[in-house]
Amino acid sequence: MEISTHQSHLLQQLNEQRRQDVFCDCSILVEGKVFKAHRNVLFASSGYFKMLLSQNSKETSQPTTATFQAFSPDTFTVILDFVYSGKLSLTGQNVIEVMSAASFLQMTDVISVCKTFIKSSLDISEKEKRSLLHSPHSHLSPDQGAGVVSGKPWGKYSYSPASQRSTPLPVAKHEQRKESIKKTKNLRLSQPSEAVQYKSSKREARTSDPSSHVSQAEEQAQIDTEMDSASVGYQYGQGSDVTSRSFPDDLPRMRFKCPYCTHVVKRKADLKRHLRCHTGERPYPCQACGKRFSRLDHLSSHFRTIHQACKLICRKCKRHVTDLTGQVVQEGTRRYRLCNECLAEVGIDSLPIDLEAEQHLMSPSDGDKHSRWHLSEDENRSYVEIVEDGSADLVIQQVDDSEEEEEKEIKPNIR
DNA sequence: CTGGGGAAGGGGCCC
DNA sequence: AGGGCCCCTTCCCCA
Repeated sequence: MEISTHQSHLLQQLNEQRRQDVFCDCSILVEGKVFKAHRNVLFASSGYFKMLLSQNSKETSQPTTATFQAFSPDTFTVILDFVYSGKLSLTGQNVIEVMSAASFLQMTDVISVCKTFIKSSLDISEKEKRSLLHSPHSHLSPDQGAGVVSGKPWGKYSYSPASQRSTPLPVAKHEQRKESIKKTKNLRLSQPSEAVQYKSSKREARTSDPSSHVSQAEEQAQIDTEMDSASVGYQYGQGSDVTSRSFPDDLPRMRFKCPYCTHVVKRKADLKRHLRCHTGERPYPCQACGKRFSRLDHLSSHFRTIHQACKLICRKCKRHVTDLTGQVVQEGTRRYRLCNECLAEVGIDSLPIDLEAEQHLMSPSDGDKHSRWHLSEDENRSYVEIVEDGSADLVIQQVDDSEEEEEKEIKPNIR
């Protein structure tokens, strides 16, 4: 005969004991805040504690002290409350850090819950985004849409799961590069990185990119695999501080561990930025060519290089050019400089582009709020529609016409 | 096949 | 926290 309430009752009792500091034989110090707990409970809940306490099991007569600097007291409160209640208090604000801490502590069930939380948040974000974008009155740029999806802490987090992919989604780096450069190459969707072993974090990031064409199940398996390996990678200080009744506190001063790979960063903002390489989120579209970037500075760099012809180098002969010795040539959305000699060679009459006059129109630093590209209102709208409906085709076509026609004939833009 | 160059992208870190 | 810069690596194309 089994009494179903026994387990929950037992847990409640243990939680009460913890709150009243009864039989607590373990102190966990997190950034100066002391948490009392029971070794047995910690041992049963966390792979990390299991490992440490098993090494420390001979010294049961004395209380154990653990020191952590890898997460905040608030985060550990959430973790510990879960351990003693089975309830995980997740919010959009704390989920990253809780997941990071859970990964550190090797609590796979917590990690799973966090992942589900994140995914569902992203699903909601994406649905809201799509509904906004497909609104007949919506002329928002894709990113304006994403920005509006909020009210939720994850509103900005606009990763689109593969199953919902109809908007232009980030393709894996390999694919993106290939496709964006040459449209003539057939659009094979196989993933070059599929066969790649996880040699580096960068490669891991790429292979675990949800935007790849790996099925979701495979993707999940991949993530789980990485998660496991990440846990293994975090067995800090085995056998040293442990034997002196303290958990290792010789961790690097880094505080945020990526739940998807072994990468650890010092700042939450850096982790947020890093996570985009896993989620495939690319919130910064180039207004000129539609290519999307995960970071504003990358967009800025791209824009300066590709669309503003900032480099004072002749693209043909590689010589240094100035406004006097060369001119800017526009080819599709791409701009570059040619020296006067090369211009004459390719048979282009002098058709300079007044870059300075256009600078104010195209400053990438304005983000998505303003159209930086010199499109008329109608052109702008059609651009947005194309981007929303779909797909990387736009990127391919636009970038392509510059690359492909380059060999044939350079057509300067008349402005 | 190989090396050079362009472009993209990731991390660290300063402001 | 976000923006931006610098540095580095990786990938791809091309000569």
